[in-house]
Amino acid sequence: MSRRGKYLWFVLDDGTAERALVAHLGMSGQLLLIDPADVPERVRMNHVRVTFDLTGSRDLSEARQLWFVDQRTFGGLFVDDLVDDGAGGAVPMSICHIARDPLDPLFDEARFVRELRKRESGIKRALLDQSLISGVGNIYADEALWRSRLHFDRSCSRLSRSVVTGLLEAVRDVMVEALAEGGTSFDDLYVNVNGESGYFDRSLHAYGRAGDPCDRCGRTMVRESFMNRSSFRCPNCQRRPRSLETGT
DNA sequence: AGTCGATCCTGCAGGC
DNA sequence: TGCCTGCAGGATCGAC
Repeated sequence: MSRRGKYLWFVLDDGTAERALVAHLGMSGQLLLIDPADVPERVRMNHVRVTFDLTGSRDLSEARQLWFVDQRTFGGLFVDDLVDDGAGGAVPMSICHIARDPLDPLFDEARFVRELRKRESGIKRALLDQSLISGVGNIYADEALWRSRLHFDRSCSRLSRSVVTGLLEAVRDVMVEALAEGGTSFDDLYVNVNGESGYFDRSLHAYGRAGDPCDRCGRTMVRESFMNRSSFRCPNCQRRPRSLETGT
């Protein structure tokens, strides 16, 4: 199995290895290893979209299956042609625009810093742009911004090289810590392939903490609407950029 | 070309 | 009790 950002794929063994089965979990998608004779109670059958027989066995008591389960159907499965990724590997054609994630040894840090600083948009929009950097979603973006003391609407083009580098380091720290704790689970929708929850939600400093004191300075954290979703920040540590302030 | 807001979906929580 | 509204958010699309 291979991965690029939030996409993962299985090369189809048809003798040519030119095509892959690509999956994206979206918001609520799950890939689960299931014994069909013993389906966990939490799996809602009306959310089961695709099942794969992994053994080929006709004996259901021995069968292990890979299930693609998705409540909100933001995820998906599709077959795609593989193309050269420019580094001796292959990547599905439809996701070749997705950048590598910052933990990937081949992540091009210089390119990320250069391209980000050309953007006229706010910094959080850039962090969520998978063609610049992949693997960062709303939660990890908020966490990295909190650690870097940056407001989500700070203009990319006005950030110094060192600030961007520091932010990238914060993104990496968040990802490494989240992985070590098994990811972020709020409920049964967020589990690994064996149905197990992660514990990173207990380590969040920003996301979902509106009304709570900032872990750094004690000021009350706030929630704001951003890109039709939520942004959480400390109004003291992560000041609104002057150019966006109203009034004086 | 770059930027931005709207949109898709379902289940659940909260208000009245 | 039950209806209604808002919210969760990755990625894409059309508008400007």
